[in-house]
Amino acid sequence: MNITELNDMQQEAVRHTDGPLLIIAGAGSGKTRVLTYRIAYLIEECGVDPYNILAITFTNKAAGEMKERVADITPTGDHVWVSTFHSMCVRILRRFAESVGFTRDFAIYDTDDCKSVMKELFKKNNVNTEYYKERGVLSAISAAKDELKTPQDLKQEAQSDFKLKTIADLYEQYQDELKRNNAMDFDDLIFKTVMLFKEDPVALETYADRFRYIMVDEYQDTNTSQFQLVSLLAGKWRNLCVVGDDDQSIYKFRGANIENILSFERVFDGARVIKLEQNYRSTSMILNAANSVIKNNGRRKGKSLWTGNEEGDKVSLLMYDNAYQEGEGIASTIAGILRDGYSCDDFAVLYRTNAQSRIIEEKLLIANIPYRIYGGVNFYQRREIKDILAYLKVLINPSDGQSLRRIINVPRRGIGQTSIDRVQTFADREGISFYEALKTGKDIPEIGNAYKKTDKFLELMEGFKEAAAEETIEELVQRILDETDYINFISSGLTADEIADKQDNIDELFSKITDFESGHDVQEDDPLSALNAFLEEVSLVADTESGESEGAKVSLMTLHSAKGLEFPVVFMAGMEDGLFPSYMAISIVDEDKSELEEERRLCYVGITRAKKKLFMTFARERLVRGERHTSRISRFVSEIEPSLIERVNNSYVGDDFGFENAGASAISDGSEPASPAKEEKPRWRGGFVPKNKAKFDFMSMGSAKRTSPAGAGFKKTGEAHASPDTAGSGGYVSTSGTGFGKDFLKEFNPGAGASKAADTDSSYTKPSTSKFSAGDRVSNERFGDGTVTNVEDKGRDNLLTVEFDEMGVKKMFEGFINLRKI
DNA sequence: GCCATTTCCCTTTTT
DNA sequence: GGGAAATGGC
Repeated sequence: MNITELNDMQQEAVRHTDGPLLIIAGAGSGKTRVLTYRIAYLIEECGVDPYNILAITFTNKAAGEMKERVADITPTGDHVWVSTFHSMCVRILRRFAESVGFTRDFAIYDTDDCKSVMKELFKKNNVNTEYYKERGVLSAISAAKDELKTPQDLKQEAQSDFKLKTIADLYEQYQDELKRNNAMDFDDLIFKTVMLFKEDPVALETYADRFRYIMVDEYQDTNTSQFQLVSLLAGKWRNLCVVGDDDQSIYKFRGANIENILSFERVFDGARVIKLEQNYRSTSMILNAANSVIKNNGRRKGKSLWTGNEEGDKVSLLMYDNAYQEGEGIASTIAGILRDGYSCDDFAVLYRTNAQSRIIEEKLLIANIPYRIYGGVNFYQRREIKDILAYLKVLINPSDGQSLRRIINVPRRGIGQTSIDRVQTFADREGISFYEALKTGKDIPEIGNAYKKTDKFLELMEGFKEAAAEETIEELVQRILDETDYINFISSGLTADEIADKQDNIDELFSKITDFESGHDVQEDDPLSALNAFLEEVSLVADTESGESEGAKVSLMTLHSAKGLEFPVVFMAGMEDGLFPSYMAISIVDEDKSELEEERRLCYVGITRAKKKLFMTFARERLVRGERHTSRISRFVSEIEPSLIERVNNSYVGDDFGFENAGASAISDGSEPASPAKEEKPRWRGGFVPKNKAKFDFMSMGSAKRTSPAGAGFKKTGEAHASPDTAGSGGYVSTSGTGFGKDFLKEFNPGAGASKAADTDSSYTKPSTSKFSAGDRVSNERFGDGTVTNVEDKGRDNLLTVEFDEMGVKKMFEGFINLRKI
């Protein structure tokens, strides 16, 4: 570890080891670096035992990365406890399970499980579903738990509020039911750990004493219960370092309390505050765009991010008539840049809602551009996966009635709803679990002849239980599949494609199991505890990366999941009012702007993911829940200072697109005559086969074969000025300001010397000359070594032609490619 | 108890 | 437009 690699502020943050510390870390300011160096510094320079250090993150991904990076810079780094809030709590709760009234094998219920528990409670209580929705009640309960409110607290609060009283009532029953199932939901994990620490001094002392140095990442996303948890843990030594960025707080909807970061200094007396304001990630153009958006928010801690990086390109705005064109435009723009020597890994397409991914996906597939989707439907929530896991869960925790009921008749065993209800009634009457009730078999008075079937099921499960004690997880799952003939069951009535899909998922589960087992010391652990650990990981990991992860791929994800990541080229798709900011946020027009401000922070997060180039795309029309929707451009786009953004393409030819900065009147793009839709020439000029045919091929050939190569006929960048033809929808123009929209820019940027800015030949040029010249030997990570054969001044950037030794001749923009002289 | 058809809800974001 | 849950006929 060499601390002098850090800038002054970063060093200060690393060196300030004792006492409370708040690090306000702007986007791309090297936050993770500071955290990892700080840990290494504690170990190496201060002689702190890694065992006494705790680092808490929000996502498993972040935890994994931090673990890795700490281990990289300091040998004993892997002894540091780096964990998410939730998995840390699980670990603590397993150890002290009895203290909170559970056994150490308690299950963790995901949202689906919770929903069905609630559904049963609705039935039992004859809840009027006109006024109450399961989801609504559950989120009310979740909010209560975030604020550490018990059912009793809620009841008191309710007073004569009938609705709240009902919710409090359901909350109480819900907790009872979970306890009967020996299960906790996500919020319980935090809540019960706090309760444990408050009520069991031994438990608290165990951890408070151990963790002399505590670090919390993404502090702006903590909720009240997490804040309490951290306060309790750090109470003894008071060496608490929290890192966050109030401008990147985007999880208010799930209880994040921005007060935690805003009032840190007040709560933790004598806290030091250090701001990291130098951004190492983005061009100044991108950073300024981000700043010009976020400054519209009211309550901020206040900081001014700056960068020493190059100015870079303007933010490009691509406008389309509909979401299909948008998808095509994104695909063709990516294809075009790929031809400049980029890797698919360099791109991310970010969107507000998961539903947007489908069309983009489809278009990328047609364009033969590999992609990977993050988020969406959780792998572990797919039916076949849940079924298999439910078997495993019951083996570990027979009280888990939710899982048990899921599989008792899957595959079909002739145990229907009636029998299940009868057993349940009996179990309730006797105060025993469903599984225990099953064991009573034919002695259950109301069971009738069904006991023959349930006995058989019980026998099957007991057999699995024995196997579980000695087999690996892999063997056990295989056994379950075989003995239940599950694959056959799940396959009936499906098409070959659907069956293949299920099989793929099951294979994927097997590979996850294998991964897990090879990562664990299975010899030492007995099979049951390995299984337990596996189930735990599975319930806490939302790892939703779909498909194989091999090879370079364009990343598709929601803006939320993009937090913490960075990409050279970023697309923000669907920049429309009503979609982003979401309809929810703008329909609440009262004085409470907090929803809108959260969306704006989300926009800020999105913009600051981009290192070199940012595209924003807009579709005038899109289908929302099957309905056609016309939108105006997102207000966030209008908030970007006009000199930082340019409109690049012109597939869109409507005359009112509500772009406020430009004036909402007709805007004709100077370089492209307005072309009505009925025009013969396809408006879509990305170089693909006509889209209907492409679509047809795609549909009929399945996913294995694909249509024509991406970007065929896509002209090189920067030439748009000379031949506007090439710059139809999606045309990527790297030399910003050229080619398009002198008129547009004039209107777009009234009175700001727009015409000059729009002209390549004006004084508005790149700041310095190229650091390369013909004949230079250079090296690039992807392409290896090569020789520069030509350097062209393209206005705002230099176009390099490089002859790589192995990869052939590539043209690339200097500002884009990571090239070093050798 | 099983299966096909209809209905519903969804879409803000996730540990 | 789509996927899961509820309904109703067998």
